Amino acid sequence: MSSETDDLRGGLGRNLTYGLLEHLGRQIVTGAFAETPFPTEADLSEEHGVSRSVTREAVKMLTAKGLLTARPRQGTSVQPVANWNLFDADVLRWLLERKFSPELLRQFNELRAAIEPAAAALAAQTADARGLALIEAGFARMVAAEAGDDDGLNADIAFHLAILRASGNPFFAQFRDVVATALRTSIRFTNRIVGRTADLAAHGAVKDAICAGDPARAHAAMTAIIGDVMTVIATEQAHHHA
Amino acid sequence: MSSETDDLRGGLGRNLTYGLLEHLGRQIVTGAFAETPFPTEADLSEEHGVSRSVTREAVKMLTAKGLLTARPRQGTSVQPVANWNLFDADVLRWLLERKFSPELLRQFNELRAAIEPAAAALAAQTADARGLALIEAGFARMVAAEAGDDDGLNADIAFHLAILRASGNPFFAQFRDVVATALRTSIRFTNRIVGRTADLAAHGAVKDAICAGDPARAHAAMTAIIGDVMTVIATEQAHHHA
DNA sequence: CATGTCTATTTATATGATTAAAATGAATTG
DNA sequence: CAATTCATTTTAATCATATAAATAGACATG
Repeated sequence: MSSETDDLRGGLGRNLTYGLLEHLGRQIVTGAFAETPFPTEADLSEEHGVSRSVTREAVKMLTAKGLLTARPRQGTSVQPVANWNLFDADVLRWLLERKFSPELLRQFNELRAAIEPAAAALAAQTADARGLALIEAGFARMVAAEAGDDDGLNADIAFHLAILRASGNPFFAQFRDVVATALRTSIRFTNRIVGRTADLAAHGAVKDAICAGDPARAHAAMTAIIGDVMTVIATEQAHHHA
Repeated sequence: MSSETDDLRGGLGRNLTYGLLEHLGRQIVTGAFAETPFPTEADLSEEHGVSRSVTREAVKMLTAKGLLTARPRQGTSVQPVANWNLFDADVLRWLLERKFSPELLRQFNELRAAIEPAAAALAAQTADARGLALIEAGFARMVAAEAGDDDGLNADIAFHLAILRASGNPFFAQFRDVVATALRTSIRFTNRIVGRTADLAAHGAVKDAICAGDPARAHAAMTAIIGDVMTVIATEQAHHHA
């Protein structure tokens, strides 16, 4: 086993294929092949010290995620960014790890501003007992976190994901990765949990509106939360520029 | 070349791997493996008359799309629906081809109701000359379609996609597949272009608001369009039940 | 000038062998 | 009896090599 393959095993991948997937995925989103053409599968295999099977299977996965395309004789090449599946958890993670970007964080939250209030309104209309229970459990964790008995970030994430799920719409539920990522990144950027006690009250308002079956109030309350986040991001970004 | 492989070539796939991808993708979303376990790669290869390479690469692509997971000794198995990447164009298409579902159409449009007004508002704030030109071109096509000089469905799709792109947010732009699919499906369901002349006026209102740089009006106008679609779907669905 | 043919390159496919991971259940041990 | 260890066995993971298919580009041909 060569040292190159050890690198691949060391990555997030449980095995060589997933290791190579991670490595290539990161390289692609960092623009490593913007100028130079993407290597042939023979070159890739040799460079990373793995068999052609491993290379081909990693390339196929990247193709499935929209990052690559392969044709005989023409070779393999990177697809335009518009074709990348940004809602794929791996792609999202690679984009984020590549470099920290306030721009990307803003775009995340523009999406949240569109999705989460709508999800909250739907939840208020249609959530079942189990859905409501999860929302309340998430909020309870946030209260506990305030007292230092739980991790604030993960409590916050659990709360928002519970609402997405309670919307009863699988398309909304898909945004869990984006939302979780956005929240984690917000923390890294602002280096603190946005808002704190004011934030806790705002979350409580969302919870109450959903439990009361009031879609309009749930929508408004969630809009307020994300509006606060946007404000913090904007001011923080201004500080950076100053 | 056996007859099984001919089937795979005949599908949407340009080659055996993509043919098998299509075949398995459709089988999975139709619940063909809900009771019976997913076959081992040896069985799959034999059953479809292809080599293990082809099988493994197709399985890897399905894994990348969230439909499958594979582990030694345990075998390959179908993932819970919550893990499927619904925003993948292939997965979306398979879900739709499986059987027509008014329920899915409604969920599509709930998502549209959250996304598109927000995208229109962003476009009104930030669209550049090229973005505006594409929106106007899309609207011009709809006008031409009214006179019978263009295809109404594709003109409608072009208009909505232009707005998503003009939002300047790559996450919003990702929804082109969902929106295009929702529009195509709406047509198939209602068997006509929703609204016609009234619809054309509504689209014109969105275009004007964006060109005027008025986010609130753009948001409201787009909300109205999708509200109309939802109404048509609901009444049509009621007819079916009657 | 257009059109067909040949050639080289690259992915696509096939096959067989070996290795590694993980669950099962038997054997062992306290 | 309960827990733990360990060999067995099943399956995917990996490697290596050979052949097929596709196509861009050069070249020839009418």
